[in-house]
Amino acid sequence: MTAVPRKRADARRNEQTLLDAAAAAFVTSGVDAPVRDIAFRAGVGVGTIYRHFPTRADLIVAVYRHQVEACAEAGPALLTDSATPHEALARWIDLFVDFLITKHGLPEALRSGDATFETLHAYFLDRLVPVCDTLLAAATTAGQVIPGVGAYQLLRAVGNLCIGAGSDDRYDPRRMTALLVAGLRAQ
Amino acid sequence: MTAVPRKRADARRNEQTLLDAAAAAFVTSGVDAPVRDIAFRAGVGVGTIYRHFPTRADLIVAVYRHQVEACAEAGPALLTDSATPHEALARWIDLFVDFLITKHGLPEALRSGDATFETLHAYFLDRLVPVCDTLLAAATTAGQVIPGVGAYQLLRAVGNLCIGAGSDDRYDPRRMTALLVAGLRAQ
DNA sequence: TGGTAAACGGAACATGGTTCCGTATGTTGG
DNA sequence: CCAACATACGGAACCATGTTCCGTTTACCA
Repeated sequence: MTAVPRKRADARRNEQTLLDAAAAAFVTSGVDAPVRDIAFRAGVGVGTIYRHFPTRADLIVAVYRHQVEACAEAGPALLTDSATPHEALARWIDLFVDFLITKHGLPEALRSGDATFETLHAYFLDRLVPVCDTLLAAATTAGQVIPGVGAYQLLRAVGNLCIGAGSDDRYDPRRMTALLVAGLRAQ
Repeated sequence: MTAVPRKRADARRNEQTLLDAAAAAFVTSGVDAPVRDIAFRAGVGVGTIYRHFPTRADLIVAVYRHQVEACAEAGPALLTDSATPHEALARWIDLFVDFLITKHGLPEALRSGDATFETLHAYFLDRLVPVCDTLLAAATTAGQVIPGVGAYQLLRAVGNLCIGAGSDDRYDPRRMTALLVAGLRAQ
């Protein structure tokens, strides 16, 4: 038995305060919000942030974990609820897009080669690639989607298409991802 | 007649040296290469860079101007050389993608909301949107492409799909843009 | 209640963009 | 050829941000 020493009360309190502060900062300044801003909002020193969340990726993952889980869990449900596997795929991707475009700077962070965001990248992949793969495989088996496009590549393309969403009303990421999914269709 | 005072010889020389140094730095470190690196390569002080190219965008535009012009001029030629307008569009977009994926960080810069890159963004749009629009219009008129997708939006989507190219061999921007263009096709 | 380890705060450091001004140099009229 | 002037140069200094480190504070437990 490894005795699990419970964290101190102030530490637990600060962790929650930081999550709230970060979530608020992310909304107004995007996921690149300056560390000092987040610390100030939470009323703590910057050292406290780094103690709880060693990298920015850890903080981002913690803030959005619930929403990513929800998106992942929606996959199988859509597969049974939709008329066709291709429709299920399209609807699931819409869900993913809706999540991404409301998080300023998140798609950029997911794509940046920056080692800081490695954890973030890995978490999204671990959680979403298998789901996407299931949907994609179902659609391919049903002969509705051309073979040879992996779940990873598709997700990455969708993520890319969501970059800069909201900063320009002439660009509609939903429309463009829909076009991409249409291109997947076996004619 | 506004007398045009010719620039000093050293200034002209430095401008060319800087262009060469920047081009080299962009190849190895991407278009975000530190200003000090570029200055060092060129053997000048950082002040000299800012005097010749007030923003990074000016430098990037100057370095890639020829290639962008070439891409723009290829549009009309492709339209007459190709079997169908849709094929011309597809080939032109391939050309654009080939240009982008060899310029590390350029697609990212084009999309960043950063005001520093405003000039860059504007230059690409000025030069390429009209060309793309011509191709798109021809394909639409021929009934080969669904209406309602503007040249700006298409170019932006293609640019986005090229972000991070080369950093990950599981992701193929050419393939993804081809899928997007396939999705444009009127069935 | 006192001792200890956990946690905290924020100063200090590293990096990279940007500005500014004293100095050096090309250019031109005499 | 020279002097005087405007142009251009160099790089120190400044600012913004991420990151580290350590002296101080505080929660917990005996």
